[in-house]
Order: sequence, then structure tokens, then C-alpha cells
Amino acid sequence: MDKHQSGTTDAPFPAAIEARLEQAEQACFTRGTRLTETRRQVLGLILAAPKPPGAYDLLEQLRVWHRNAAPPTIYRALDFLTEQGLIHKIERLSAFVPCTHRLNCDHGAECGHRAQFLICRVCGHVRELEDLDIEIALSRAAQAQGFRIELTTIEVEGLCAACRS
Amino acid sequence: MDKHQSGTTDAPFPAAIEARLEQAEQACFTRGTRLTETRRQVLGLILAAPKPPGAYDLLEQLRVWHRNAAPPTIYRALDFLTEQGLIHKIERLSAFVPCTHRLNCDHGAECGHRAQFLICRVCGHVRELEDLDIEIALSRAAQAQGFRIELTTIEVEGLCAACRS
DNA sequence: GATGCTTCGTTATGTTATAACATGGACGAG
DNA sequence: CTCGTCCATGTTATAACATAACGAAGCATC
Ligand SMILES: [Zn+2]
Ligand SMILES: [Zn+2]
Ligand SMILES: [Zn+2]
Ligand SMILES: [Zn+2]
Repeated sequence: MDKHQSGTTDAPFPAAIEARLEQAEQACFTRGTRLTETRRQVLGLILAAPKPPGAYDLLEQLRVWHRNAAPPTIYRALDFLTEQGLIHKIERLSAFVPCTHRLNCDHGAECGHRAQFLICRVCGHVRELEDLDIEIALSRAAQAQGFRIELTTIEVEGLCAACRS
Repeated sequence: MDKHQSGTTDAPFPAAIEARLEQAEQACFTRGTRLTETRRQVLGLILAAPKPPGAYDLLEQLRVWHRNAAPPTIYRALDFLTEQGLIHKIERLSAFVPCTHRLNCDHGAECGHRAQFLICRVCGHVRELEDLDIEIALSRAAQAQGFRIELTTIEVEGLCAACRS
């Protein structure tokens, strides 16, 4: 039999996602960290999900490969992926989305880029923005209070263009 | 004995807080809702807390008056106070702060004013802002995506002026 | 005093996240 | 080689946050 007969056994995800996983793996390698099998699988699941999955959604899916996966398994992977800037947590949803910031970003793991998220309450879609005007306004407002920003959570709930029929 | 000897039995909170509770009670009455005893006590606890308390912190304190208070007791009160615009939930902390928006606000219960929160990671203090520039920038960014904003969560973590010694 | 509404009590359960400690593999120092 | 160290993971248990469901008590209104 041709060993390339289907590809499903080697690559559990669609080609487009496998490509992004490959990039992510390279990026981690460059930074001296490792995108291990579990971490890679979790990232793949997040990339493949139709809606941002929660930790326990991911856990359930991960059990396809790791029958004994437990909450710490998934939370450790999520922590790692967040530190590496590969995913973001949406606080309002307790759910996770892939970072859409350019993957070839040269900022490195400590990029910690500031993003804003538009969450559609109907279709559940989340769009990541990086709007400079918002950041500037926020910086100014914080500075006026003598406040030093370290981390921002900007999440907007509403209706996406597609759902405003 | 003078019935005004201490005041502690009638008024469990300091005078300044009792005054705010009185205002809140009036505001609710005007809107046709009732700031019942439990709700008033929860609001008082939030106003009196040194740091934003979580639901279970409040529950524990509430048991001073209501020995059998259970999670639904506190969550119902918190829902009410949030609907009335008297408090805000800080998502990052799963904790609650009093609204510092002018209490005499004529917007009514449905005011739903948009606020931003500066959270000090050292002292835990939370400051509520209402910065128009931020709202404008956010509105523009959302509009550019065809997104209709219904609700915003803007929470910034960092160091407050006092803690940047 | 019957009706309808809001509020509250009570029990149970669901959901999200972490603590604590044990295991195993990779890798360089000695 | 083999010891020690680091990192990643396994495993069990529990903490922390939130809601479902149902019934009874208060209160207004007729
Ligand atoms: Zn991003
Ligand atoms: Zn939508
Ligand atoms: Zn407010
Ligand atoms: Zn501070």
C-alpha cells in the first residue's frame, strides 16, 4: 500500500492547520522552547474549532489521543501557548482563540502584543484587532491617573457584520 | 440609656456608606424596584470592602446576618445590583466594585454606561474611568468591521500611582 | 381572600481552575 | 557511566466560581 494513501493517520488536522502548526513549532524552536505533542495537539484543536473552545471542551477532544488527560494537562498546555503568544484567552467566555497576529512576528515570545476582541453574541465568532488609536487613548487615560499599564483585556460583545442581517 | 448611644445596632455600616445606601434605595424606589434588606447589605459590603470582594467572600460576610445564605442568595443580589447599575463585575478578578458613576445619574437603571477599569496588581485597587476618547476609538474600530457594540469589558492590569514607589 | 408577581430558601449540580506530589526522560558534569 | 538537574507530564484531590430547579413566603391589587 502507498504510505501516502490518505494522510489522515499522520496528520490529524487539515493541511492549512498543519502548516500553521509547523510555523508555530519553528517559532518555539527559535525561542528555545518546545511545542511538544500535547501542546501541538491543543493548539491544533483551537485552530480547528468552529467556535472558541473552553478548557474542558479541549480536554474532552484531547482524550482522543490521551485517554487519561486531566484538567492540569490542558491548563498547562494553555498556559504554555498563552506565554508563547500563540493563543489568547477570552475572559468573558473562558475560552481560547488562536492569535492572528502575524505568525512571523519578530517580537518573539515576549511580544505581549495588545489586542482587542470583537465577540459576536449570535455566531460566537471572535475577531482580534490591534487598533493603535484604542491603545493610544487607553495609554493616555492611564497616564493621566499615574497608572502603569502591564496588561490589557479589551473585549467587546455585540453583533458581527454577518449577523446584522 | 440614650437610644442613640452608639448607632452600631441600627446601622451596620459607617455613616458615609449608609448615606450612599440611602441614595441607592431612593434611586431604586424611583425606578420601581426595591433595594431589599439582603441587597442593601450586599451593596454595603461591597462599598465597605478594602478590595473588590468575590461572590463567596460576600457570602461569608453576609452570613453574619443570614446564617443560611447560600450561593443563589448572593448571586441574585449581585445580579440585581448589576442590573441597577450600582455595581460592576471585574471579569479578570471575578470580583465586584461599586459603580462610581454619579449616583444621581438621570440615565436610570438602563444607563448601561460604558466604563474602563484600572486594576493595580499590587494593592488590588480598582479605579473606574469613563474616558470618551477610548469609547470613540473603540466605536470607530468596531464600525470599521461592521460590528455593532452592545457591551464592553475594558480592564487594565498594572501598577497604580501609589504602588509605583 | 383569591390572584399574580417578586423575592427568597433550599438542595443539588455544573463549570472553571489549581494544589500537591509522583514519575520519567533528556542532557551535561564529574 | 551515573548522578544531579531541569523540564514536561501523570495523577489524585480539591478549590473557586456559578446556575438549575422547585417550592414557600411576602406583598400588592382587585
Ligand atoms: Zn494576538
Ligand atoms: Zn455573528
Ligand atoms: Zn459605573
Ligand atoms: Zn496599587
